[in-house]
Amino acid sequence: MLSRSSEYAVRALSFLATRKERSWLLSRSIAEELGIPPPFLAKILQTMATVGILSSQRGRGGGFRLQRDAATISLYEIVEPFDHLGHRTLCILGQQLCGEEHACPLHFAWKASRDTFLAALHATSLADVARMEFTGSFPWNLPPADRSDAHT
Amino acid sequence: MLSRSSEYAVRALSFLATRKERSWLLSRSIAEELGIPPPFLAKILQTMATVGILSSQRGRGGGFRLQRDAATISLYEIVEPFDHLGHRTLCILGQQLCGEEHACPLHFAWKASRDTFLAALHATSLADVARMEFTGSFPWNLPPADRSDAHT
DNA sequence: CGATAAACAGATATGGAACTCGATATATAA
DNA sequence: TTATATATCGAGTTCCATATCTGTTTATCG
Repeated sequence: MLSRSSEYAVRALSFLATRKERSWLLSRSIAEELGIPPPFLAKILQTMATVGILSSQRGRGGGFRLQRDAATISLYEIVEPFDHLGHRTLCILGQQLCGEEHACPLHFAWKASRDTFLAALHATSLADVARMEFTGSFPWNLPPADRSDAHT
Repeated sequence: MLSRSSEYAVRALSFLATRKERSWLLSRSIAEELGIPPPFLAKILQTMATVGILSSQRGRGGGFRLQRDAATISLYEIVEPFDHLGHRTLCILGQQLCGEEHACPLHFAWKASRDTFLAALHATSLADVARMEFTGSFPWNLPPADRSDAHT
């Protein structure tokens, strides 16, 4: 559902968000800290910079830092440049004529599934992810408790 | 979410289900009818045969046909040999310690999304998909009507 | 000014899924 | 029994996301 790039982006930005100081962090050091291939992360952070989520500073003493407060950055915003979840409306069965009118048997279930996930991406901020490292659970995110056995 | 193989499998089996007669259908003719790469579909049908969904017959006049009634075959059963949706419980953010105890911020939303989709795969039979080609919508599958604007 | 440290940019390799090909086995038909 | 039509099997090829490499710019420091 999410590409490797998105996964790395969320983890790296989360790491940046835990560093309260407004200092520049090196791409390489973040990569080594989190076990992400350094050159690959460099590209990802670059993308985040062009999109306006990160600021970057070249030269000695430079690096990356968040451009805005972590609470104002949604996961959807981070993920969108890599996977384009918002624009994909293709039928999961590959049917040509699949839409609200002529729907395939999985259309609405698939749409509901996607919407659930996309809504969560919108509702979750980078600050939420960063906070996770300390608490581990969230009031708005407790298990529904009746879905656990839906398909096992 | 679903691999190309699964998509082709569902379409091909659906096609087989619409042919009421218990005659053998050629892999190649199905592929050409549905616009699927013929050798690739051959492999897929083969897998469906070893799993017990299709019967196969070699030699002149041979081909493939459904081994059971289409109403008794769930989409989950078709898809499982290709993508192994039932066994994947990995964290979508790649966190090591992500489970019911120490959950990442997306854990339960992701689980709910997956469960919605998996439940639909279980609940939908091949006969439902085949019937789609004529009707186009299903009573149990109507749009929730309030989810449509969840994230747009 | 030169040396160094960093982001930046583009080309190149890798791995796995998607797809193809050629040879073989097995059935029917004449 | 021979020819032909079909599934079956294993190896090869292509393609794309992932990952790496090489060099270029831009800033700071001595």
